[in-house]
Amino acid sequence: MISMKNSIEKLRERGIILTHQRLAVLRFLLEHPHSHPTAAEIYGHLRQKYPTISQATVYSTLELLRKIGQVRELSIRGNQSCYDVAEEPHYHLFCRGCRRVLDVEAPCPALEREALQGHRIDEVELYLYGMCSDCLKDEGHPGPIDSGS
Amino acid sequence: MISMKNSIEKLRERGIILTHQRLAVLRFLLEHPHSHPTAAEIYGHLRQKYPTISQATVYSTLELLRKIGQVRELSIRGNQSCYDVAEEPHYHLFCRGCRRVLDVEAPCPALEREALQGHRIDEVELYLYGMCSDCLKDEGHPGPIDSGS
DNA sequence: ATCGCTGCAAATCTTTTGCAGAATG
DNA sequence: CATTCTGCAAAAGATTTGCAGCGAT
Repeated sequence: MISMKNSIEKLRERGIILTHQRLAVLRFLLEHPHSHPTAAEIYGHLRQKYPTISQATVYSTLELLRKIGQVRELSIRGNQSCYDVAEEPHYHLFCRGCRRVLDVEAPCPALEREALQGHRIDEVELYLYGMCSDCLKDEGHPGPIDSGS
Repeated sequence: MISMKNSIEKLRERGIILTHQRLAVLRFLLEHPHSHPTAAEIYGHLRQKYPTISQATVYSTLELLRKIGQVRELSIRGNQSCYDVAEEPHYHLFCRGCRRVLDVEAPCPALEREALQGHRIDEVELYLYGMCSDCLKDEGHPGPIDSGS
């Protein structure tokens, strides 16, 4: 379990200056561990408390946190990245009904291997697409959204 | 193994008009099965034979082929989609050395499950990041490119 | 006080859109 | 011949950049 304290520690170790903006982004992600916000959503929320923060700062902070491994960037939505604090390994499901990104538990320990067919594997991203249990209950009803394929 | 004939058949079944442009995109993907080209690369190549083709047409054709399951869209490069004919299931490795996308064999049959923790799984995308066997040989040499994380 | 960070707005890059004309079945 | 598709250019949307001023250590 990653805490604010832990994260700050890690930033310090790397000699990264602790600014209000960086701490705010980090705190937001830690306080909303399952929301998988996009950069725009993070910016939108933080702007309420920090009216002068810019989206460029949000983007660069997310990139910084990603580089030091505190944050994971998910391309599961295709056109827009969303973010996750990098807790224990877990994978993600994009529900085509409610368009949320949900956490699911690692279904395949074999993915933890470090080599595969002579290649070195540093990182694994697994994206699942389907319908979450909540939306399955409502199937046939008003309107799960079409999403191609 | 998908052939041009097969693919054309599938387009016909769906009542899709066979245009030169669509056939050209399809043929290009079938003739370069491991190149994982981006839309821009496909456009660039096709423009040589079909100087009037537009990128909008390439994009819409790829989207069309994706919808009917003839083509797979990969978000493994993050900022740019690349494409693959949808042969038997296999997964992809992005090599941070040579920046190519390579095919790897499915490392985990468990991913083929259709349900997981109450959610319905329709599609699985697995992206691996690391260093391909070719680049591993050259490690320590001139310059594998940094790519964060 | 120094050096790196932030904010702003504009740039960039990929992908999408609207519409007139062309090609398909 | 009716529809659907294509090409063009411009729009849209996400992310990045350049630079002047601010702020952390």
